Amino acid sequence: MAGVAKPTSVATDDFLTTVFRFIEEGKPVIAARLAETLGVSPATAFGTVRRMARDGLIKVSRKKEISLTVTGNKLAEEVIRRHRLAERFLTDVLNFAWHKAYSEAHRLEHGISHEVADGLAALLNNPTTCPHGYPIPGSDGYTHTRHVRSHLKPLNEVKEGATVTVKQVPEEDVELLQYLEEHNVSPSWTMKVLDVANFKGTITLEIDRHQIVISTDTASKIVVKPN
Amino acid sequence: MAGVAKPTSVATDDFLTTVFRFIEEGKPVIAARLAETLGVSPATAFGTVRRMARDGLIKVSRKKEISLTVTGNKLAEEVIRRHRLAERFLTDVLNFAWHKAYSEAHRLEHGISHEVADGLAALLNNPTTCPHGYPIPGSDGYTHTRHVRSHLKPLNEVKEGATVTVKQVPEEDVELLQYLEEHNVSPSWTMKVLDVANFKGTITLEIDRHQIVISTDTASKIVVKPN
DNA sequence: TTCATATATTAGGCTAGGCTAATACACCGT
DNA sequence: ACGGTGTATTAGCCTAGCCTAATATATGAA
Repeated sequence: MAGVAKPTSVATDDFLTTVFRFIEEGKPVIAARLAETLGVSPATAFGTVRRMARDGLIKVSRKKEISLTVTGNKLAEEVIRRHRLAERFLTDVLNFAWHKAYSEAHRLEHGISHEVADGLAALLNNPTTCPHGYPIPGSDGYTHTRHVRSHLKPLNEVKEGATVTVKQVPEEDVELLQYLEEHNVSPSWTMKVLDVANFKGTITLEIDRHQIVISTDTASKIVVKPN
Repeated sequence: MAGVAKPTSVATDDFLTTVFRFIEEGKPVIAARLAETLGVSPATAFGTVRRMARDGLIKVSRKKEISLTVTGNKLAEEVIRRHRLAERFLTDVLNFAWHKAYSEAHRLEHGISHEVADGLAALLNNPTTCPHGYPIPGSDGYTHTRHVRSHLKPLNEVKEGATVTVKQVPEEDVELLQYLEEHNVSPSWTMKVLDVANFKGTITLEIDRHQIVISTDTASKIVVKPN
């Protein structure tokens, strides 16, 4: 009935995962944003979006907002799953640093079959999140609907003096990732918000007996759970 | 001087490795053969060969014989190395059967960076051959020149009654691979040539206390070392 | 309302890789 | 010398992706 799914190209995979991550973060999805994120021209993004809509992977509303179809969502979850398992493998087994794991996993994700992904998951003891704290589709407790951030909030919304546990750190920005990793701002670590200086846009944290200062903007991309 | 190497495409990688393997097996390399092996039309193979020659990866002699340039050979070895390390990983770590490992490794090989390959090699304890016995470029003892088959010979050239050790089995043919694996005809196993019936083109072997019969044609693709 | 800015869309171009169908060769054996 | 058979090569066509440069279209702010 549905016919055999045409294998997705690298470009399509990239668009699918980008849309998926935007949704995951609650960001509006429009073609211009995808173009920026993926580093292609608006015209290219437009063309790819049109093709993907034609192939039933995404839908574009009259307001030009892009969403995944059921098929597209399934495919996106597959690719994200492969990516996050690859990241875990790279960090946990091959001892890669975070910032390298991200880009290497990006290259790897297109060549990992469902079977290999299952093999990796078993090898890694069925992890439920990637090294940065994002949930792995298909793993235990993963739900089709967006991950529920109950009890979770961005670090910039935490009150001074609070102690929180890091849950998710932003991926993609290599330098930031390197910085966060070096200072142990990683999932499951606990830190205390020492000072919130909104007037100058900084937040001071204590983690692992050290103090670090980050911008509130950066803080907004770090998800934590108040203790 | 040389400029930055343009990253190779999947199609180019496939042509490079196919040429490499043909040379490895001493087979003449012409475009028609590549087209067959890669499952593309002669016209497509011609076009790709022309492009690769233009880009300095291969050379085509007046007699239309294709060879790798130094650059092409280096790239081919890189891809083959990634493929064979991936195969080892799949069989040794994820417990994949041979025949699956080959095709999965083929998908994986394009997304593995030099760094990840090094990581895999370390994880696997620097293996020198893939599961089918072929040498891994860049591993210990690997030489740029084709592997020396001193003492090695195809199974069909072995005399009746001889005892030999399996060194290499053919890749690519899924069914054959599955058969060989099931019967332990794999590198480092020892077997005895019980009967050579050239008139009907079969060879009878004893391995692991069992007898199996294969054609001399198949035997010609199995490399062994007389004990 | 009207301008400015953001987005979308069109037009026109290019390369890699695929395909089919028609030729053009070349070499082999009779 | 002649005809095959296998190869190479050309011509012509197609899609995915990518780009730049116009050109719409909104949409919010003044």
